[in-house]
Amino acid sequence: MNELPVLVINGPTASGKTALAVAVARELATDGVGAEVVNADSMLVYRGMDIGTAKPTLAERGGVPHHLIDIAEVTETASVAAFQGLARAAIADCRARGVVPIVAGGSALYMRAILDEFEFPGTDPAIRQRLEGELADLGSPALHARLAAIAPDTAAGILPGNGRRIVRALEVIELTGSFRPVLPEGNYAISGVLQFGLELDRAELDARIETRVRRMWQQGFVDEVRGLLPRGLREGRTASRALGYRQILGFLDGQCTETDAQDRTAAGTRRFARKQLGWFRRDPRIVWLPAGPGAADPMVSAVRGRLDGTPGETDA
RNA sequence: GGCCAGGUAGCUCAGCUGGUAGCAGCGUUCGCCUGAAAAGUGAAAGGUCACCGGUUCGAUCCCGGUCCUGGCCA
Repeated sequence: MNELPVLVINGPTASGKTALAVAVARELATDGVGAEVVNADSMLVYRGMDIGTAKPTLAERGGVPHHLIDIAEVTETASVAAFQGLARAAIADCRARGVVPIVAGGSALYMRAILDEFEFPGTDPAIRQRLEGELADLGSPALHARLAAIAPDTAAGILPGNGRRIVRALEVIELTGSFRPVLPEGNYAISGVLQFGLELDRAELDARIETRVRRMWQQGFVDEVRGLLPRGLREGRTASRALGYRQILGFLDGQCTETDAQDRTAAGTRRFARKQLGWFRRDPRIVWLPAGPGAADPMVSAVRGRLDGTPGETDA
């Protein structure tokens, strides 16, 4: 059976995922194969966060439909679990319509949650809030000690300084009685996945990040952030922490100069790119291609191979 | 030209009038990660202490000289 494949593009920020996704979609269109992009980036979901997230403009999307962009207000807290459901639904919807979904984005955990067997226990805002209050009052070592008392094995896997994970563990235990957070081995939860990764030289990646950040400033990044203040950016739990936005908020609060904010944004983005690479590098299912327009060809032929029923060159 | 303050990790610096330096910040590298993930966290690697000579059992720290940097006075 020629099941529609799911094309996945991984890669660090500024590696050209977005442009590549559109290029591949348009190339497939010449075969009469429809393709649409499913975003897997945690920050592109926010309406109004355009410049700083390098969100593709309508022109850049080149007529290719994009899913899961601009679906939330900056005051809403992003969540992997919620995104997982939305993305899987979008993928299923594409395939149901005979369209190849191209999942592109740099949020590695989101990507894993979408593609792999990955189930999230529930959450309870009240419990969460209470535990976070205790974290603030007592400090993470105290909560870690409490966790160790009720669930030694779970506590052993979490460092005492990591308040976030400790709170979540306590929350889930309170909710369900136990919690064993272990990243999945890597079993696809959906069929037909073809994963690609864009690789490029570190120095070049850093240079791209540098120019990209500078361009964001030229395009009015600071004004974008100012404009989001009345919409509640500061109160947005996740949105206010986005790279660049957080630094600019600090500048607007007088904590640093605008130049500092820009430098810190670039530095933070570099660090982020390295974290992303760490995630991708550990996934052996990713087929690596040199970043650039040339990366489109192998991806397109892999899809053609699947559609023809002939073995694609990526089935390794 | 004179005076003063400096030259210690890739960068910014710390270093009790001598026993071959700091759990320092930033950066770099590597790792962890299940409802905030552009988040949160841990670890490691980096130094001929400007150069030459002297004093001393021993000098980053004391003395002399050289070079360089910043400031002040001419």
